[in-house]
Parts: sequence; C-alpha cells; structure tokens
Amino acid sequence: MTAPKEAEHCDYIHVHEDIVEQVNQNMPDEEILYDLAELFKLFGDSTRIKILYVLFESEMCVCDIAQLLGMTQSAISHQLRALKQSKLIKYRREGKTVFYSLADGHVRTILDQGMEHVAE
Amino acid sequence: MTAPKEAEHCDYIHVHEDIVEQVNQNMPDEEILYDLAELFKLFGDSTRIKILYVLFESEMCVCDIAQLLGMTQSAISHQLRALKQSKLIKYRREGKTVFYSLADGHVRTILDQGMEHVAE
DNA sequence: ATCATATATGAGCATTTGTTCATATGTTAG
DNA sequence: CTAACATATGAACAAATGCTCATATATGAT
Repeated sequence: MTAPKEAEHCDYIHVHEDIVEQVNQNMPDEEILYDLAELFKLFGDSTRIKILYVLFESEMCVCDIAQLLGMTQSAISHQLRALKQSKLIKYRREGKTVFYSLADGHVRTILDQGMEHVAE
Repeated sequence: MTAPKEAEHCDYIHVHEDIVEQVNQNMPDEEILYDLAELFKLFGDSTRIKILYVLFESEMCVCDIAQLLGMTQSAISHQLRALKQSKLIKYRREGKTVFYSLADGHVRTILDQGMEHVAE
C-alpha cells in the first residue's frame, strides 16, 4: 500500500517508522525547547557575550562594565536585566552600588564550547 | 588626587588597575566575540534547535524534517542554510534528495550544557 | 528635608529576524 | 526534449531586538 499523497509529503518518505518514533521519544517537550532557545538567545549578542567575559575576571558594578565596554549605563543595565532573569548572573547590593557576577558554571562551559567551534 | 569627573565614570572606580588589565588581556578580540555571538544566535531559535535535535537521531532530508516539525519546506530550507553556513551541519546529495546531518560534536555538547541550565 | 550618585526602566525607533509566497535551480524519469 | 519532484532562494512583511533618551527608584551624605 502506497502512502496517501498529501501536500507536505515527500514522494518517498525517507524517515522510517522507527526513526520517527525515536525522534518523538527523544525530542524534549516543546516548552523545554523554547526555553532552551531563549537561553541561547542571550548568548547570541556580542554585548552580552562581552559582559559575561568581563565577569569571568571579577564581580563588577554596572558602571564599571559600561566603562570597560565603552557603552552607556542604560544599555548595560538593560542587558544585565536579561542575563539576570535567566539566572546566568547574580547580584549583590552594597550601598548605592550593585555588583554583578556569574551565577553558574554552565556559562563558562557553554562559551568555551562555542569558542572551540569558532576557533576552527 | 581625585579622579577627573567625566561623563561615563563612576565617582569611585571599583575596577582596579590589575583587573582592568586582566580583562583586556583575557578578553578575546572583538571579531572573535562577534563570531561567537553569531554562532550562539543560531541556537537561539526553537525551529533550529528542533532541527538539530532531529538530526541527533539520523541524517534526514529537508522534506522529512519539514514533516517532523510540521513546517513548510521553504522555512526549513532557509534555516538549514543558516546552520550549514556556520558549519553546524553538513549535507550530501543523493539524486534529487539532500541529506543533512550534524557536522560537529560541539553541537551536542553545547545543547546539553544549555539543557542542564534550563532543567534547574 | 535636599542633593548627588548608582542603577533600573518605559517609550520610541531603527535594525534584524523568521516566515510565507512565488519562483528558480537541480535531478531523474519518460 | 518535457514533466515531476526535491531543494534553494529572493522579496515582502510582521514580529522581535538592542540602543538611546528621559525619567524613576534607591541609597547615602549634608
């Protein structure tokens, strides 16, 4: 029996039953994949990448980061907000100053892996 | 001697000389950081993430991927192009069909690390 | 209280991004 | 050659993104 011809189907389906099953089994939930994409989106901007690299060296306040990157306090603050919301960085307040630092070892691992690929 | 008051400077500079030096020393070149961001940008979209997860199981043709994800051939082809350009996937032609597969072990490592963070 | 400093945030705007649609290219069969 | 199929690609458009500017909030000093 030949498969019924429908709009989006290849004439000959190369995906075999067992592979389709495997994909559906091993593919994480839609929601998880969305969250994963949201996470990587944060690494997909050079300003945020630079912020993370700067924080590799030391915790730092907003103004210091802005200076080091040659950008406005506002721009940096907006980006820190995004990084903070995804728990990639944490902060502590000391008087008027807020110090930011990396929250997670994954940050370093992810960036390092990306570097390996880019460096090829 | 107090530091000269300028626009973007904190009143008290928290970044000490040695840390500034360390940052400038360890921070990769602007161009590399840009490439790194470009790479992660590819992981920052759930369609492309799904494509990569599907390819974990097996090489697959464009049409099969489109079917599995319930998207149009064109949309998938556009995304495959981006993934291909960054050498995250490779392809081989077999007659009319083009089979795509993962190009690199880094892909898996990067996604796994991201997953670990998301799963917290 | 007022002032100054450090940071956060909302609105506006220009740029980028992902999809759709139409069409082009490439391959095979007849 | 033509026809059918698989894939690639350019234009258009809506949605998302990152920065700027103005302003709000928070803390400390006077």
